[in-house]
Amino acid sequence: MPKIVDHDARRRLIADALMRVAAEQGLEAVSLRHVAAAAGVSAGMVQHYFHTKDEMMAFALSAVMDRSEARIRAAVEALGADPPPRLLLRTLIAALLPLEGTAMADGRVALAFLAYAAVRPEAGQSLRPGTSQMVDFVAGLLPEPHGAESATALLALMEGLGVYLLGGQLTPDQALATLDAQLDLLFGPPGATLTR
Amino acid sequence: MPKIVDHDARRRLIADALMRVAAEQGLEAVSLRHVAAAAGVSAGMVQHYFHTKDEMMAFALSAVMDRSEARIRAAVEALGADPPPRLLLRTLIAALLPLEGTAMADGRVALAFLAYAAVRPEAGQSLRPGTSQMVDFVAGLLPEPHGAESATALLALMEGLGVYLLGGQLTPDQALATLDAQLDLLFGPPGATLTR
DNA sequence: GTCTTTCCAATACAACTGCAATGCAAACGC
DNA sequence: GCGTTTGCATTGCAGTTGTATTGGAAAGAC
Repeated sequence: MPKIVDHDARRRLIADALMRVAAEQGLEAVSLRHVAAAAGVSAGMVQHYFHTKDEMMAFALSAVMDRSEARIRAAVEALGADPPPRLLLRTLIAALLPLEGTAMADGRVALAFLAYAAVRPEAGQSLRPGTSQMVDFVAGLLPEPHGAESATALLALMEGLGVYLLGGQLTPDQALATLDAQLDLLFGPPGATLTR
Repeated sequence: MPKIVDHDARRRLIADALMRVAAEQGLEAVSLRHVAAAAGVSAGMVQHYFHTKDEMMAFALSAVMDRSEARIRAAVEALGADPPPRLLLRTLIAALLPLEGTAMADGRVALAFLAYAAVRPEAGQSLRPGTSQMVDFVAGLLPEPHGAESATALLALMEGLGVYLLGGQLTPDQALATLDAQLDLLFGPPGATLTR
């Protein structure tokens, strides 16, 4: 067994390049050679690590999900232990919104994959467990009278804000104001609690 | 001036075919020849009516917007004059959600174009006025205490529900329940008014 | 040393892409 | 009639696509 290389590191390197290409020019521009060029490697090497393009796409999709999971974890951990629910929710959602540079790039890639998965059911299947898990988590943070529908609504709101941010229909400020308004709706009027 | 044909009808015919291809296989599968085949015409004819692919895409994008506008109009007109605001909002949003067959197909196309426009600013520009106009309209329908943020939130919620519906994360029933929960939040608890 | 397995670069190939060019038929103005 | 303009089908072309194949260099196993 010669020439040991970190197999998974190579694949992540390639997936990163793919995401860069997709963020800048869309998934349609993702080809073996483009990705290879963006990664600074030969096309043959890409082929060595991904026997087929579908395989590469599937790996990149899972890499996208890993990234957003990491984004969540980082935001939550920065809050310390036992943060107030409303602040936790706001931080968590804000961390997932495409508000600035790198978050926007990730958001563009995620949006591209959403459209990609919408016409490829087998690819979309891997996305489902993540959101249902999120719904449960969010539902646990909402104050009493609210059920699972409010949690779903909050996440759908997040998704929609993301779309509008990427489309340029909303500025980051507007998106955050909208998010805060929704949180007001869920947690009660602004001055009514100390969680603001 | 010989052989008069309805120029615009041809272009709509082609755009319809494009949307069918995009709904089934995504925008990446949209090529001159595929679209021509789906429309049952020759590739040369497509070229005759659209000098370039970008031109064809731009026309199809505007056709998508026309469709959703027509969808809104049909839903609103079916309600008759002076419907209660809450019912009007619910009807309007439900009409735009990809809940069943043809609405889902249109939704997939719309999602594809959203991702398309996210990496092509000049294409996305045409989408902006529509939503800002919608925000104003929705804001006018909401009861007193609510401002533009709530209108934006409602539309973002709609967008997010659409994404989740297309991704299979939500069933139509769940999406509608979520929408109703949000309307409860905005219009007051279920039994408090007669608008339910 | 040699062997053998892994890594990767290069090339080849058929299929497809958008687009330009060509040619012809239909139909209206005259 | 005739000419001219429009509608469209066909073909050609250069470039790109995904994938298969080939070949060789590097490095552990022996």
